[in-house]
Amino acid sequence: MELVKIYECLCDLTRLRVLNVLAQGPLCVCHFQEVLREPQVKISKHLAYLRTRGLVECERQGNWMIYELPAKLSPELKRNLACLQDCARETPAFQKDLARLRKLGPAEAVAAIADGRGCGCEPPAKTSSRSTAPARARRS
Amino acid sequence: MELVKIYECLCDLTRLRVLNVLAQGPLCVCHFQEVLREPQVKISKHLAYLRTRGLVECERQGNWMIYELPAKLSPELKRNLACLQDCARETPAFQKDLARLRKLGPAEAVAAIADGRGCGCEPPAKTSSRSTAPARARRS
DNA sequence: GATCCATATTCCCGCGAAGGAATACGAATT
DNA sequence: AATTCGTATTCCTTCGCGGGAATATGGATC
Repeated sequence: MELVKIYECLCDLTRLRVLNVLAQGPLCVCHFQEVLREPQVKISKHLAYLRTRGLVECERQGNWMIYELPAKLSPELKRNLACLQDCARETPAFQKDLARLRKLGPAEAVAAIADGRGCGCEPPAKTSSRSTAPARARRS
Repeated sequence: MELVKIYECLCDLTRLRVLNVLAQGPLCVCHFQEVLREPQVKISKHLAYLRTRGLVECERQGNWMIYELPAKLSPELKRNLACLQDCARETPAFQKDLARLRKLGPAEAVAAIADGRGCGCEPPAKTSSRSTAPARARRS
């Protein structure tokens, strides 16, 4: 039963937060860590959970893994994700995540994924000399 | 987190079917058994699960327990139940339940809960001499 | 008060999921 | 080749859930 699988994916807070954030556009794991303020293992495992069930897709970008919602969603899934966002709009916790997401960089600086630009992933003070990096993406 | 609790309630097929059926109106356990074709323990336990989480309410009616959706639903819950029904409308399994529900008695014969009338709960051939009985109710 | 019925609860089992620590992996840099 | 960095996976433990069998409960009937 397709529907139950969807709800199984939705019945964990971390995954709800992940999906809520992802609805704004693709994101890499390190950004998830910053936005959700959760340890890497946790994020990574929940993303894997969602991936194996087809709720998210990912693409490698050098060292970074960029996660995003699938381009094509089943009607049920689309409906439920919309419903989730409706609810999240009125829930402070989810809004805080979105606020932190926005702080990662102004919407304009939100670079494309395909072409690597500044990421902001690296810890506070550290002159990173690396060239390629992931980024937040434009709204889907 | 309110939302997660809701999804936890929705991530089991039996409970989804229960809620889908309940959206049509109050129902007693024995009718659930007929409609869902599931054993009594299963039905009863899932109803208890939903009850402790506030997704359903129940009221005793002689020997029968009448379950129904709460009159007042939180916005999140209302939205999600609506979403569930949208999805269920396109899912054969759920429609079959509704078909069996309708077969329990024509919509007109669907008696009020408060005043006991014919139930149809009792097994095939058995002249029940009991007077009070539960019934399906009008749409909420 | 004994019995019958509809329903609830208890006891059992097996399973899968969540979380964390440690470790593995793959790409890029040096 | 070795290191670094971002991320994934493994191993472990704990916990709650789903299912079924058996039993309990509570109201109604006799």
